[in-house]
Amino acid sequence: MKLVFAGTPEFAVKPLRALCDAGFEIAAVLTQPDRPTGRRGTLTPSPVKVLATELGIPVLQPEKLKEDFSALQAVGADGMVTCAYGQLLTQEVLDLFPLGVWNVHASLLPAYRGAAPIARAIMDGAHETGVTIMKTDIGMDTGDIFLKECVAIEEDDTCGTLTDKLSVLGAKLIVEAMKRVEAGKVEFTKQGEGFNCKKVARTEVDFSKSASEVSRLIRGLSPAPLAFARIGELTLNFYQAAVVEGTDAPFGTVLAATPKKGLIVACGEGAVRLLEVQPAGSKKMTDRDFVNGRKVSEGMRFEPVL
RNA sequence: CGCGGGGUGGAGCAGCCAGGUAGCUCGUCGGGCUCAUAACCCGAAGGUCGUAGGUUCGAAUCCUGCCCCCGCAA
Repeated sequence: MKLVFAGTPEFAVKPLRALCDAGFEIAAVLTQPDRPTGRRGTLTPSPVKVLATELGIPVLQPEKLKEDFSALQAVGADGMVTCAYGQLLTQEVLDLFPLGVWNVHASLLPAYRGAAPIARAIMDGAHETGVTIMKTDIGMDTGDIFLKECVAIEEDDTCGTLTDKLSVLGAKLIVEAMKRVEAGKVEFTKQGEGFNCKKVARTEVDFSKSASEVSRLIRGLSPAPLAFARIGELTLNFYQAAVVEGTDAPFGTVLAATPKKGLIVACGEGAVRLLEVQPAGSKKMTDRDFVNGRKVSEGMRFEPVL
């Protein structure tokens, strides 16, 4: 069975590697074009392209697949696996593969269809999420479900850590799925009513919300695009936070800022300890280290921009 | 030429503007106190101040070049 793998971000790397390790023939990899990134705008290949190159697999990077799929067609593959590729497929493209197109999605479909399922699940306070393997159709993650498995969301999970876990699970499931496809043993379940989730963006923390919401926002947006807040002249990005016991101090107030206790801030309900922060211009550091530099002290307040 | 911050013992910072013995907090190690401790007290180790030049009697500090790290924006 000759396959094409379509994927772009880090999440798709392990599934691609797993398929190769399992002995599937990956005839080509389809991924988004290199994008300018960083301060110098250097053209950077996607994580999937990096791995494909390392494995010596030919890479296709059409700007618009629906207008430019001749190269994909020329590969003459039997099936395709998609995993956070980043472009919607048209019926013409789906029809290129006699054994179908299979998608690895990082949620328990039909929940969290679309752009940022992992971040959204954390931000919503879900207790579990998972990976679904489905037959790709024209809609946005609406195809028939083939395999599905859960993963618990822990109190200290960030989008980064959870992506790692789901990526491992996705790798396992897609290998199992493709083996069954090869053997012709496939059974589907129709998706029920579901919902889409939107892309996430860099967001300023609103400390008037509950500590739980603040913590979830921070963890859901970490390690990118990050939640941030301002105190005095400083802008801080947050990478990790935990709910701790609060006081009746107004939200945004720094309740503690010592190397022993860390950086604790009052929320509308409860308080959060901001475990990992990054002041603008500096590297990421623990709250203990940050607080040790004495740029914030107890009683100061995080103020929203007016 | 997109805007901006920064490189000082292992870590986070101060010192620089107004050159003159390298400072603070944390950590580490040793000792003390304590039933005990991540608490407290005492002490110690640890730094060619990113790098190459220049100015000077003297440079972390002033001038110039270079390297590296990072935030925003794209």
